[in-house]
Parts: sequence; C-alpha cells; structure tokens
Amino acid sequence: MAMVKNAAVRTMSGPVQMPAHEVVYQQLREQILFGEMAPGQAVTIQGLTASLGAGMTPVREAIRRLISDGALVFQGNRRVSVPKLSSEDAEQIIYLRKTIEKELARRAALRISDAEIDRLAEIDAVLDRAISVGDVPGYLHGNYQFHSTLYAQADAPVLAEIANRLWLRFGPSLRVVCGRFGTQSLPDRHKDILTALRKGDADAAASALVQDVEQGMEQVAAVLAEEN
Amino acid sequence: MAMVKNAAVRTMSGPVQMPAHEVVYQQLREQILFGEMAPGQAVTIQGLTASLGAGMTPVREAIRRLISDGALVFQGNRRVSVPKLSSEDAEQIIYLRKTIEKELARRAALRISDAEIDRLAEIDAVLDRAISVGDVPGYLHGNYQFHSTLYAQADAPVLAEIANRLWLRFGPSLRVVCGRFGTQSLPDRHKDILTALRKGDADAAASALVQDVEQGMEQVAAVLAEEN
DNA sequence: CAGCGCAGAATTTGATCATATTTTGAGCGC
DNA sequence: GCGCTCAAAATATGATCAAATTCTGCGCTG
Repeated sequence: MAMVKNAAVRTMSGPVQMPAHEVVYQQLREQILFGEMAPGQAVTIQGLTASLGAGMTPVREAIRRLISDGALVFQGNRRVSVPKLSSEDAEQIIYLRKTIEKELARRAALRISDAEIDRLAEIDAVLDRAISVGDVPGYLHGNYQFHSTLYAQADAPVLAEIANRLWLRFGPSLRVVCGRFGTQSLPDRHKDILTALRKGDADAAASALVQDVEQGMEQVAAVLAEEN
Repeated sequence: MAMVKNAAVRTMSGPVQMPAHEVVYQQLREQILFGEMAPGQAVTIQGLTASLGAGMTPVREAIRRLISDGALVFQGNRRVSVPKLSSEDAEQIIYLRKTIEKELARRAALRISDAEIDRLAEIDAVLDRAISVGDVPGYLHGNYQFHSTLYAQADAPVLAEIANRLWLRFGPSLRVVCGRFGTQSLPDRHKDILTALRKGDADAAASALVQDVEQGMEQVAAVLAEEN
C-alpha cells in the first residue's frame, strides 16, 4: 500500500549507533538547555518533525522524556510548551541544587585526579573568555560544561542525573538573565572551586560550589520576581 | 504530582479519556512501584502490547518516560529492564530522600489542614492493619500513599515530583525486603509524624520523617549488601 | 563415540514510518 | 453572542525494516 519512497535517509552517513529518538532527544535537550527556546514557547510535534527532519514516533518519544525531565510541560489540552518558572519553582530548585551539588562537590573532591582538575581549569578558561567577550551562548555552554564535568567526577550517578536534569528547568530562564544583565555581572566562584579541589579540601569545594549556585540562582530569581 | 486533569467539561457521554500512553504509563508505574516486577526482569515492548492490550506507540512512550524516571534502564543494546539497585545507588537515594523529604515535611507541617491530617491518619490505620496481617501489597500501597499524600501537602511540586520519582527506584527492592523479613519488622514512625503535624511542629515532623526514611532504607541497604 | 564450538538460519524484538482516527480551536454565518 | 463546520494537530494502529539473540546442525577434537 505504501508507495515505496526510497528511504536513503541516514544510512549512508556512517554507522547509525544512536537511535533517532535518542538523537532528537539530545538535540531538543540542547536547544532548551542553551536558551534556543524561550520560556512559554509552544512546541508542536509536527513542527519538530519538520525542523529536525525526523519521523513522528522518535519526536514523540523525545518529547515524553523531556516532559518527564521537567524540560517541557504538558498543558492539559494536548499542547506542549517550554515551562515558565515561577518564583516558587525557583526557590525549590535552589534548595535542591544547594543540597545536591554540595554533596557532589564533596564526593568529587575526594576522588578527582589532577588531570581532570586541569580539564576543568581549561573549561573555566574558555568560559572566562566567553564572559569577557560577552558571548552568551559560549557562557551558557561553558558554565554547564564546568558543572556537569564536575558532577561526573563524583561517581554518584543518581545524584548527578538529578543535578543535570535541574539545569533543564532553569536553562531557558538563565538565557533571559543573560539578555537582561549581560555576562559581566555573572558570578564565577569556579576559581575557588578549583583551588579547593587541588587541595583536596572537600568541605571548601562544597561551600564554594554552594556559593556559586546561590549567586547564579539569585539572578534568576531576581528576573522571575521582576516578571510578575 | 497530580497535573490538573481535565475536570470534565463534557463528561456527560462517558468517562474522561486519558490518552493510551498515559494509561499505560500509570499501569506500568504501579507494577514497578508495588513490586509486581522483580529487579533485573526484562521488559519488552511487544510483551507489554500483548499483556496490556495497547498499541506499540503508547507503550513505547510510557517506557521512555519510565526510563527518564529511573524506573527502567536502557541496557546499551536495545533492551530494557527493571534495574537492580547497587549499594552505592541506595546510599545516594538515602541522602536524597533524607534531604528532600525533610524539606517536604517541614513545608507540609506549616500548611496542612486538620482534615488532611485526619486523612493521613486514616491511611496509616489501614496501613497498620496490613502490617499486622502480613499483607505485603497492602503495606506497599499504604506506605507509599502515606508519604505521597504528605508530599502533596507541601505545596512544593518540584520537590514532590523528585521524591515521588525516587520511590520508583527502590520500589522493586522494597518488595524483596518484605519477602525477606516480612512486614512485622518494618519501621513505622508515622505516629510520630502525625503527632508533630497536629502540633504544627515543623522541625519535629521533619526529623520524624527522616527517621522513618532512615529505618526503612536501612533494611533495603541490608538486603542489597547481602545480595553481593 | 561424545562433547564442544562455531557459522548461519530462524525467530524474536526494537525502530521507524505512513496512515487512519479523534480532538481541539478557530472561523463564519445566523 | 451562539452554534456549526472545517482545518490543523495530536493520538493511535499496523506494516515494514533492521538488529540482535537464540537455535540448529555440522565439523572438529579428545
């Protein structure tokens, strides 16, 4: 019944190791994480099949995952959109980030190698350059990469997964913060974190990371409060 | 967690229809949560389409959500199964439950009404009966219902969602605990929690809940340690 | 001769797509 | 303004393709 439309799709571009739904998920995830989608923006399945060149089923699965992640919301009728954070949401996220990242920093400090610390330092150097130039996407990528790389060193996958997921919730708002205040005023306790890691001082690393989180989320909370 | 379900504008002609993928998700969720699936058990799409009488796409979407929840794991090749908790996983879950549920209890204590406390007490009474009779499914349902109902009173959806999700990770193991030790030895600090709630004592409620979590998870950790 | 291992077939299962069905929201006439 | 019709978007099904595991039979070795 189907007219055989030759599906010379992506088989030629090498070994397809990742399923399409995984690819779509990663793409959408990055778009949300790095502010390519604004809070409140509507997301349609058919729009994504068109813009990402994927089929319906993979897009559908990716959206379900992202809803479960809290990166998208299902709006009762069958609409899906990027959530707008409320101040209350932000407050809870702050609590979670502080308690979870504190523990991640503590664990990471106890096991991280010098080579990995150097890698973190390099990420931070790139990040600094992005900040000084006012490169917002560069800042967003670098900042997330710094934290995420640190999480990975904690050898605590359950904690790390939740911490990573939280970024999806405030990512779109973080972009708004940058648009409002620029990159200059953004906090950067990363130097303190690196120093603590080099000393192997778990408590110092934990408290530096908590401070970094506090200062960053404070800006988010400020923008959200202003919006109401 | 309860997203506002369509509260029936046009319910005259029949029941509110939940999408099939939502129904499948809820069914699977309960099966995992209440120990109908054993840790390590394989989960196949086609098996579920048969056993639940649903189509492929809804099952697929439900599975993606549950993987995102941590209730199922994607095993590299394309297989999906119920995860086996490691002792390290359990340790992280304990930390998370203690910090998150502490905060939920604190918030709930400040805003819960007497009627809701009565409802909790009633759930706890049913739970006690299940324990004394050795009714394992009854215990599992009641225990989760008690905690989940408490979460809902905290007015903190982000925290509550994560707390609810954590149950999916240790649910299957909790069932194993019951099979091992029976229901008699299970902890029940619920009376302390209720007392604290009636007094409106947030700190007491928080610490009672933390104790309940500690004692329950201790048993899970014991079984996991034994398995290795 | 029995047991072991391996290549390839058969089967099971997952991934994707095209299509049919249903629902929602909006436009239009009354 | 109210109800009806229509288009667009989401839901859901079954078919088809691809991958992985299991099964099987053959040859080889001890």
